[in-house]
Amino acid sequence: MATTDQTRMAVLGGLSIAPMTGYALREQIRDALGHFWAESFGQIYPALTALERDGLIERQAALRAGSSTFALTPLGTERLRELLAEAPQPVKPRNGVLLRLFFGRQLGQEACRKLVADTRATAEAELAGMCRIREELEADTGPDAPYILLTVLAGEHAARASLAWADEALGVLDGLASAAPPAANSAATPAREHS
Amino acid sequence: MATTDQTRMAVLGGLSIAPMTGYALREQIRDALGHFWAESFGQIYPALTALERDGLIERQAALRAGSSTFALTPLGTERLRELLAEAPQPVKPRNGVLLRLFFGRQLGQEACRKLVADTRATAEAELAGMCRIREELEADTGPDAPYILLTVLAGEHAARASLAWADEALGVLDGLASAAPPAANSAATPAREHS
DNA sequence: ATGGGCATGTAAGTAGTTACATGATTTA
DNA sequence: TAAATCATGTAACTACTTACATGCCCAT
Repeated sequence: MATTDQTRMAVLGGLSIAPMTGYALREQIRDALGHFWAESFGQIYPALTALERDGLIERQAALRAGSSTFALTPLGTERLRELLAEAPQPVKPRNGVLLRLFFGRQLGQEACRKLVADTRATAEAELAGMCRIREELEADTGPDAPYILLTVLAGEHAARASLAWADEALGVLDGLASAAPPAANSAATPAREHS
Repeated sequence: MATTDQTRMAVLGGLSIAPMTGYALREQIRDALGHFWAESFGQIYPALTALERDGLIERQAALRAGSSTFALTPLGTERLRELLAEAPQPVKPRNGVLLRLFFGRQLGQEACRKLVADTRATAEAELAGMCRIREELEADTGPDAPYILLTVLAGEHAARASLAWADEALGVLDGLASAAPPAANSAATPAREHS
């Protein structure tokens, strides 16, 4: 199997909003799902090929030579609902900022402050983006709009949490006696556990 | 290169807290970094082998036959600091719950409620866990404790945001006229954009 | 003496990214 | 007519997971 069920779900789902080309689908996934989902370019086309082969999607009239618009077949809609009903697979988290802060003693206080400040700035931009999308969405009376709203609200809450955390974290860092990182040979001295 | 810089950073970092065996390292990564970082079993041992070969870590006295405790060398501490100072690589998000809610019209209102309720329950457990770890950490006067606290605070803020979002989301779902998911052949009818 | 937890490793397979290659259509 | 954008696809590579294989040591 060249593509995974997860990718197929995203592709079928995208086409359930509206029929479109692979190129447009990629943009929709980037723009509309981008804050909680990613599909790389090299996965979308193989997925389309496989889904068409299985009769879950079909090509509609070509808008121009060499391109085609894909739409769900009834079988594809059925399969999408099956996939959506499956339990979400837990994702492996990999937060590079928190990893660096965890070992912040080695990184040094100032670099930690910078990491937190950068995270705060990113969250501020993210929050602004979410609020803008939400306004657009509130004018949208389509059947998908309330569900899409749920994902935007999640983005807003996450961004606000990130801001609040960053402010608290900067406070903690301010409270530390400013000390240089330990000398290399003292790195492993205090053999302590933190359960 | 069998292992990545990210894995090496986590392994070197773990050994900067205290020297330990590969097995213990794996448990530390799961228990202490688990809420924001994951390393699979099959990556830790190859990483240890490579790091030892490069002189960044060394085996200390064996606690028992067939096992050995690894500790950072000065070179390893230096390398860890270099790695920590590199910019965190942005991670590709894959939130299966939000993906399903985005296509919630196909999934159906009730199944969406259940997804949100499950997320809420998970967040509640997560929050309780973070608070417990924080209490332990507040009794810890070691040099790593304040930095570790930052990551725990992040977990707390994220969990609280998840709770607040879930409550708001349940309210939105309650506000929807209860309707069955659309028939399969109407799936693509309203060709609407929501950019 | 045996079952469970500690400990180390490998091999096969899956998943995902990146870079490349190609060409059509539109706009300036 | 050149540049930008739309559009489709593949091949090579990197990263990661899972399952398996092995054996030590301690408690019952």
